[in-house]
Amino acid sequence: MPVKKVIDFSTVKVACRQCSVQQLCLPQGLDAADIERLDGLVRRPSPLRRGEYLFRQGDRFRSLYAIRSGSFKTHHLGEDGSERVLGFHLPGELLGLAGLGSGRYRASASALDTAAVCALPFDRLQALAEDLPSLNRQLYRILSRRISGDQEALLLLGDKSAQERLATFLLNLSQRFEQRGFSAREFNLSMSRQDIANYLGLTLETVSRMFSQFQKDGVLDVDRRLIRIVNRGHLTKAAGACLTETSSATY
Amino acid sequence: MPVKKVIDFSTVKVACRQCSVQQLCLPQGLDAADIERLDGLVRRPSPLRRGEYLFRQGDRFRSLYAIRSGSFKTHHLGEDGSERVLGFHLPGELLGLAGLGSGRYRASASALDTAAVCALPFDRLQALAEDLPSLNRQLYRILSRRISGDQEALLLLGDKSAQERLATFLLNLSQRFEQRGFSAREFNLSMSRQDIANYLGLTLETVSRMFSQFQKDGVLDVDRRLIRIVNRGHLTKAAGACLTETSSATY
DNA sequence: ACCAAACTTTGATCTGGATCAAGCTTTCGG
DNA sequence: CCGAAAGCTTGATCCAGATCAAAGTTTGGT
Repeated sequence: MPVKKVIDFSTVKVACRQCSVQQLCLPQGLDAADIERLDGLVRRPSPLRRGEYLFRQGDRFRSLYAIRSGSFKTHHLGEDGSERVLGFHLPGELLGLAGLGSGRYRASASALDTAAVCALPFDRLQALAEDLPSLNRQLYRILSRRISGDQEALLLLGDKSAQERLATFLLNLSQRFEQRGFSAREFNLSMSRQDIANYLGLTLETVSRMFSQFQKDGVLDVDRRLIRIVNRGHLTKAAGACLTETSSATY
Repeated sequence: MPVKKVIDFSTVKVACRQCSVQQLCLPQGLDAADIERLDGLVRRPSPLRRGEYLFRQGDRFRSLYAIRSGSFKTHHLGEDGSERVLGFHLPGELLGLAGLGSGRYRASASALDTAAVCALPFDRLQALAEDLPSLNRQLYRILSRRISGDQEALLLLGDKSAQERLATFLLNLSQRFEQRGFSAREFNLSMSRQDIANYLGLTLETVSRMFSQFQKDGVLDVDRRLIRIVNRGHLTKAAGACLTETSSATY
């Protein structure tokens, strides 16, 4: 009798049907047979290290990328050299959606930590979607949800205070971590203060001060990039219409 | 011999194949036969007057709406009663895209002047798209372009000055008017100063001051809501990295 | 034509967050 | 294990745009 075959994790783990973020990703709502077909067009490039680019603004659009593990930021480079962070992206999310309409990626995507993705060549994905209504519908949903998400970001930048912005940002992250099976209460930020500030339309000094403030008020426990939400109620209140919350009641 | 039949404009004028914004709208890229099929599912409600709602935030999502004439704003109502304008929409644009992913409209859409739309019941549109790859691809493009558009709005709100925001806004409008066959140089704003301010994340006083400033500097000719771009070069410069443009050179 | 309501402009003052500045702490290459 | 660079915190000052205030102007209803 031959020895048991050793499981090749590098193959097994990556199949869509065994992927931990399947329920948040493209296969959501697809039946097993459809998932197999989707799996057939997925390329799985080697993982990226922190700071490496998945694609750059202006590159020819060829693929959508599904995040398998790790996290990314997307950022836009102005012609004057200024850089703006447009979003942070966690496993299960699709990158490159804005490129589809114009044929070129509209922003750059770079890894915030070691990260693995699935590449979905768009011409093949589109062809498959034309054959699989459920996949097609899922793509519509994903595109539409990204519009909603970006519009929420618009609300954030429109008229909220620095404190409201940071609180809203942290609650949003917390919720997304929870959806992915991590703690909603304690998590590690993969992005720098500078990145957060840039995303929120603030300076890094202001973000740093708001973290200190939340720490002092017993709302957060902040240790470097490790965040623990101590008082979620208060954080939620700080995210809403901040009614002149002087915040430090007792000395 | 019978008298010539009177042309019924209320029927003829609305067909997609004769619509003036066909090239900017859903039928773009479709052949004549496909356009006829699309036409078959379009409903054409009676025109809306200024201030009337096309749909309201929270309403059940059923249709996308293509703007035939007139203009709209989309706006989000916060639970605290605050209102934020998310965008302004011109003929040929599709409204309701963000509702598709969640089953409910995420914002309200109200007419800024007398406006006519085509209603596209989404279940029927989706079914047709599954049969017409070119329509399906056009829908992807439209969704993706909206993502790009919203991300540009994010850049605007992120770190630009009041002057840069207004200049960028006016140039964007100018370009969109031109695409629709109107003058890029002179146009009527259908929205109030308050709406513009809200959209740009400013106060109406600041917007009013910026208009006065541009007028004084000979960049714009502003008469109430009628805007004439006198010096497009200067306006473009004001929209970019505003290098401490003191703007009033001569007294 | 008239009045009220809605919208816009302009001025004076105030303030939240930017900017400038200086140290501190962690990380990492050699 | 050391030194330099990157990242973070905290303090002091400044300023663009918010807020408060007061007219002026247009629009729409009766």
